[in-house]
Amino acid sequence: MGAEMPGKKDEAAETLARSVEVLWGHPDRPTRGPKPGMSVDRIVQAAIDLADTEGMAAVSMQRVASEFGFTTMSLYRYVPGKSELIDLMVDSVLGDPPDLTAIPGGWRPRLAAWARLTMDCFLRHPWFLPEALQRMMGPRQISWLECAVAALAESGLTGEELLGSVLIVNGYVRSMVPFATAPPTPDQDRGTLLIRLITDNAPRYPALTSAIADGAFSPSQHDDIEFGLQRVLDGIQTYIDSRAPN
Amino acid sequence: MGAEMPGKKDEAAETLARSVEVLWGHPDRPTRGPKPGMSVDRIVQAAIDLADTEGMAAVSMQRVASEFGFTTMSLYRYVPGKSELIDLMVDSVLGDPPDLTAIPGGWRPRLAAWARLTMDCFLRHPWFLPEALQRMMGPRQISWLECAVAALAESGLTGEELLGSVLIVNGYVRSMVPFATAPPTPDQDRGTLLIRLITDNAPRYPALTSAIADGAFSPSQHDDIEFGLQRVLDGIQTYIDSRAPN
DNA sequence: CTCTACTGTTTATGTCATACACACAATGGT
DNA sequence: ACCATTGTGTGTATGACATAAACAGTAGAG
Repeated sequence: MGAEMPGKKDEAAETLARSVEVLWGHPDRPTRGPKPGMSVDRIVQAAIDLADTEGMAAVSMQRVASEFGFTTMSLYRYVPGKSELIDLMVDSVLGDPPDLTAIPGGWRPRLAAWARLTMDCFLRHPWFLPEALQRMMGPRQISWLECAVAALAESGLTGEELLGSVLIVNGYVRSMVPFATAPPTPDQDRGTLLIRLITDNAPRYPALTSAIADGAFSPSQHDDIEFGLQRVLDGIQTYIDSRAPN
Repeated sequence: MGAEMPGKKDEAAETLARSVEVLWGHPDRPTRGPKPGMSVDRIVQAAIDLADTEGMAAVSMQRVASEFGFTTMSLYRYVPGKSELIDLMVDSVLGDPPDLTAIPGGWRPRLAAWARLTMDCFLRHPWFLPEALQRMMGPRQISWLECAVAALAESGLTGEELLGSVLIVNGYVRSMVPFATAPPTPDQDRGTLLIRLITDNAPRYPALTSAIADGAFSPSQHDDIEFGLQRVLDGIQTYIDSRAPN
């Protein structure tokens, strides 16, 4: 025993290995053969543009290839498969992390800026979050994490606490995305619909109904992460103060 | 003008309307015709079981139908399409919300319990979060929100603040999911792999590397949401205290 | 100059969601 | 008791998709 069920496990491990290779490997360019007509970067960028404008559902190998006037199968000369292409999209769309050290005032305004920039990215690319959730973190994603941890490092927290705190901020931003749908998206106003569904079922949702009557889900909150962000930073602040009370 | 691009918009609106109908509509059972051999509930449950054991990728109409020994197309007598089936899976898997009023000690332990229960659900059903992200909230999901808002209502915050605070907690839990992979899943240990990738590139990630050396990403943190949860609750506490300082 | 590694293409396969039309069943109004 | 209506499960068909396999041309290395 110990070698049961090899098919499933090996397959998963191979998939993971391929993702790691694509995300972290350094391809040495071949010298033989014809010059490539595309490049991984241009393919990934085309796929990102497509996802941004027409949604992730429109991103098929055929569609991306046709964006270059090439055949579907030509893409497989650059990328092992669709899943790895999405891996690259996810990591690439983040771009390089911001330079938080340029922001004065210590960790708090820096982390706040980081949160706002992250939110901007989530809103600009609505497909990012659901895809990223089930995927390996790529080099750029880790770079963003790095720069947040570095910003908070001056607080003197332990490594575990640093990371935990950054994840709190990141988690908060993530949770606000569904409620902060970008205004240009005339999304049949899901928010309004949600409010109507709740108030139509007021007996079932008394606390929510009265919260709504009291201003919850108001448009002012929609595109504003400030309230919760300051609460989250307060929590971290409180902890830092309790560790070094003098 | 004003009626341009009708195709896209109408389609989206119809899709949304169908989701709302499936999630919130009360089907009145027909009296004519043969007795149904399945039921929406049993179909949804079978799909959930499938997703839990073999992953969301295994959930196809054919596979779900074959679970009952029926043909693919028979499912369409019960559910308009696959997307709506997933809508139902997402809302159904949550089950009924807990009774937080049974927990003594005020809003803080209640909200903490809510967070832990939410985390349990996310870990038991890894497919839930990515699917839920892009979908309409269903009645049960709103019930969970309701019960958290109700738990915090005693704090005297405004409706907007109540909702914002609950979303902070929810967001934190969501963000911890990727790092708290359930132990029974021998996931080729993505966490270990991640650590290795970071430390292998230490010059690029100095702050993370030293945080790891200092204990970050340690197994003890993996299945533990307590540190961050208490920080988040501290932040809310601080705000509540500042509103009613006496 | 020719071998070889590489590029883009053609063709084929299997899976999937889903439209459509059929055969049969139960029921309610007659 | 009949039969039109309304459902149910099925068989067949279509079109999108990912991806495997084999092939034809191309350009640098020896």
